[in-house]
Amino acid sequence: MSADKKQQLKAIRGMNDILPPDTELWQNVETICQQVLSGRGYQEIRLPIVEQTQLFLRSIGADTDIVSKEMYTFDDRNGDSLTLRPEGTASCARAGIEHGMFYNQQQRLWYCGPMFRHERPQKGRYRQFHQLGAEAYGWTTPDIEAELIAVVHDMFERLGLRGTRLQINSLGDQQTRTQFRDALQNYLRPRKDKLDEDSQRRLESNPLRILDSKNADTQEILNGAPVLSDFLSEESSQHFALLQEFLVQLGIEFEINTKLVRGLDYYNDTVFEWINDGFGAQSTVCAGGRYDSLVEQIGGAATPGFGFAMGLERLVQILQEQNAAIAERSSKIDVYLISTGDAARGQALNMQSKLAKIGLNAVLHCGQSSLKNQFKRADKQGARVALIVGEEESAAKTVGIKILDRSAAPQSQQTVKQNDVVNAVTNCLESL
RNA sequence: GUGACUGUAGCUCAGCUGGUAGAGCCCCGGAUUGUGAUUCCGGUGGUCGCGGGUUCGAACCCCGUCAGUCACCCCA
Repeated sequence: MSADKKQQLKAIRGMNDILPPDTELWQNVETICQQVLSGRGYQEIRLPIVEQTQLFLRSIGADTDIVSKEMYTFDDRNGDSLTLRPEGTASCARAGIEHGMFYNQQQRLWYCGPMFRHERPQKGRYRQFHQLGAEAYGWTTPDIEAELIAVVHDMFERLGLRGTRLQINSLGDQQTRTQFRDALQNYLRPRKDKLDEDSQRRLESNPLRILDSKNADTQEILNGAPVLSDFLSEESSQHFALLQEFLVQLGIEFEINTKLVRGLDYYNDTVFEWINDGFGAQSTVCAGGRYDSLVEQIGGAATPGFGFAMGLERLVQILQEQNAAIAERSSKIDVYLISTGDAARGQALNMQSKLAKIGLNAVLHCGQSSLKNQFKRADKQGARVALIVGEEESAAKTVGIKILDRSAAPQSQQTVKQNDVVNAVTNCLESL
């Protein structure tokens, strides 16, 4: 024993364990989302968590905060610069290029998994967090955009999520953004000293992001600023109008937020965001948009793309706060097996196998415990039926079946042969 | 990266102006020598986040550090 106290090993800051019973909710959420996606022809793609740093530098944009100060970047043993992925779209596009998936083809893909960003943790924002995203490659038309927005809409509906608003905007094409950027800078430069500190800094580096500043004074100044929609080309305007028409036909409500921009450089034309008010500062649950230049930017043939990413921690937390039906514990133990002595325990193990095989949730009491204690555990865990193999039953190859439901009659224990346990238990559960 | 608040048993928390720790829940045992809710009795469990300092004496005061929460920033 060393005199030094052993330091307690703890999880890395901002990287959380997800424990039962929460894992059950996570599974339910993921299952529902995946069903919605495959119902519309989207296929899963599984991507590595580590990529060459270069991929993110070229895709997300070197000037963005994500790249400049939030990435987990390190050299591996070969001296290559690697990065824990901060988002999924770049990897997805990379994989598509690498495997020729965009060559004369269109793709509907989805992915799900952990992402990493070195930010200060707070509600709805962690250093390891999970995103479920979908990407559609090879379509330039707004029909695919409406389809993907409908996918998210369906997910929220089936999850029982309440209070989400959809905001949409069009950033226009590259030329539009350049023109608008100039106009915005020309408007803001004379008013620079009235802007908040962060916005002053971004005036030259990333002026579009000033638009969604939370500073009240800055927003005041922006009221008189040029509006992006006035700069849209005829083509972009028509594209955006058609998307709106589709959404109306789908019965999906939306608001146009002309100040909605994205933090990643690769977006153009349509962008959208689902917001859940009342969840605090990190209210965006899902966001996405069109990125027609990304694939080319990272070395593929020009391929249009449209996609979204959903923050699962945020989604799960909101569902819990809203007491959504899906957040209620649903897993229920059907049978709890109680036994005394090794011979009886062996027989109980056998019966457990049989019951599990037909799809029942059968839990075996392991370890030395009094019968009383075993019953207590059965009750505490909400088991519907207890199976009892004591010494008498063990010798006679029988088993006691007792309904634990409190509304059941007190004298509800019966004894059957162990060989008939499956039928007896099935009948018993059906009668409840 | 910045700020505010917080950090006592597995969980939720109490602990008066400094006098070396307490409740409820949980868990275990008993009242009921083969039977679960309830009730009653008993028990396990903490170097008070960590490290320094002040003091005869620190959970309490001071400094540092780490972590959590929320907000800014950023973003899903």
